[in-house]
Amino acid sequence: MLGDHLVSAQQAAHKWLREMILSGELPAGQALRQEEMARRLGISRLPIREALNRLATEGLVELKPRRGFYVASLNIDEIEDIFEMRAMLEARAGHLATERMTAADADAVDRCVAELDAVVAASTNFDHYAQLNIRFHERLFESCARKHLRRQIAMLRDAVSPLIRILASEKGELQRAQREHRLLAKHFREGHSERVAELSREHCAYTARALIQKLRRGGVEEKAAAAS
Amino acid sequence: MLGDHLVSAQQAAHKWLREMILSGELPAGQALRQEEMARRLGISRLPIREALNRLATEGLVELKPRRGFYVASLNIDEIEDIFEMRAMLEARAGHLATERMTAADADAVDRCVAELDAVVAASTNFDHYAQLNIRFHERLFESCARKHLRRQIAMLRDAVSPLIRILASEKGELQRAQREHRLLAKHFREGHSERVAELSREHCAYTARALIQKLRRGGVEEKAAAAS
DNA sequence: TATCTGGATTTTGTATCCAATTTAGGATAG
DNA sequence: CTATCCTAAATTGGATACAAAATCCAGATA
Repeated sequence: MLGDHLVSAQQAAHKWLREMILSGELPAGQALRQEEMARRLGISRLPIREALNRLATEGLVELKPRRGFYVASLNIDEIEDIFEMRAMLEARAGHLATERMTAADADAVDRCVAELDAVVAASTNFDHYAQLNIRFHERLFESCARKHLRRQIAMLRDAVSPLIRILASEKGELQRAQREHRLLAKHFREGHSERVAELSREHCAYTARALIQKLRRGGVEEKAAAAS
Repeated sequence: MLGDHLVSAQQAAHKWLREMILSGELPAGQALRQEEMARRLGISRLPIREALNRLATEGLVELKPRRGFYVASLNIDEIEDIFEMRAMLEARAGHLATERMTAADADAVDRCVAELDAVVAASTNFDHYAQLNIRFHERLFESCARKHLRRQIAMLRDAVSPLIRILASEKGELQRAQREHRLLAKHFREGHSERVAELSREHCAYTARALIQKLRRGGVEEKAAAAS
């Protein structure tokens, strides 16, 4: 039915839908017809519904009672709202992670930066960059040892994830981000927790500013390809 | 079947389970049997399952695959984790709310404080106090006009809500909290946004400290009454 | 021609039923 | 008497079936 060997249908549905939304393949506002998705995944509507319910509390889709589920769409105020939370939480996670990090953690973070360097230089597809970018930040925060803090950060990141793609065309943005990643890794290794916190905060703030600027300029042009 | 006139069975199940967990009637670690809950609410297992899935992403229950759902339990590190996030987010919400508040908002907040005063003085049941306490904070943050920030705060509050009951017996804690509420309302009215932010942060921090202290002292004695 | 209305169709929400997996208890052997 | 294995009950996960609500479209009417 899907690559769901041994995992539950609900997990498969959740993963599939989440990726379709995060990648922007399902555009904001898109209606999510249960029957159609069930057919496409070769499962019944039930696991689809359960996955949709989970995605609704995660903020990726919205439920209009008796109307169905729709891909969540954010206005500019909501984007600022979410990025500001990310800035606060990631600053704290960066601070704690730096205080508690070991040499192995610093090595792992450096490896992530190196991988990102390669991708940015090669200028391959954005999906790969986005994936490594997430891995870098998750690895950076891993040593903070705060399960719930990391979970909240991940949820907030997911909520704005489809939008990040808008910055993909801006070559300068990627290079700016990469400079900040290198700086973060450096101060992380050296244990400058305050500096890592501040850089994490600024990293979010810059991204938010660039994103909102581009959105205001270009209006609503993020019409990605429809479901299929 | 329940007081679910006109609302969906799933919503009713979610509300019922949520309240059972938040009030501590269902103790941490309690297994949640779908069949039994369905019988008790007079509905089928399906809306129960969907409600449980939502509660799982909200962090109130945990899902062990093929084993069922269990009321989430938090260790002391996780409690600190969550209260620290609350402190950050509520400080920010308090700051923004104070900047944007109107006279009507200040009046509403004052009314909440008055209601709380009455309950603390009368020393009626804790449930009523807890309910008004939540209303006070939600009203205080309402004018911040940040949908997602308020939603995150609410989710984090819910996650630690069953524990707050532990402090109910401490008469001093309630009075201390009430002093802070009055101070918050005063500075809110006067537009001292920095002071409101700081007080919100401290309000969380004090509560967390008192809670953890009591937990460390008393060990694990929060065995509330079982399901029924 | 535009608008309102009424039924047909689609889609959601729920109930019942079935399969697969886990857990518990008992019987048997060491 | 204890440990292990096997069977049976309980419980979850999923599929199909059905009812209620919402949408859509055609036709009638002003």
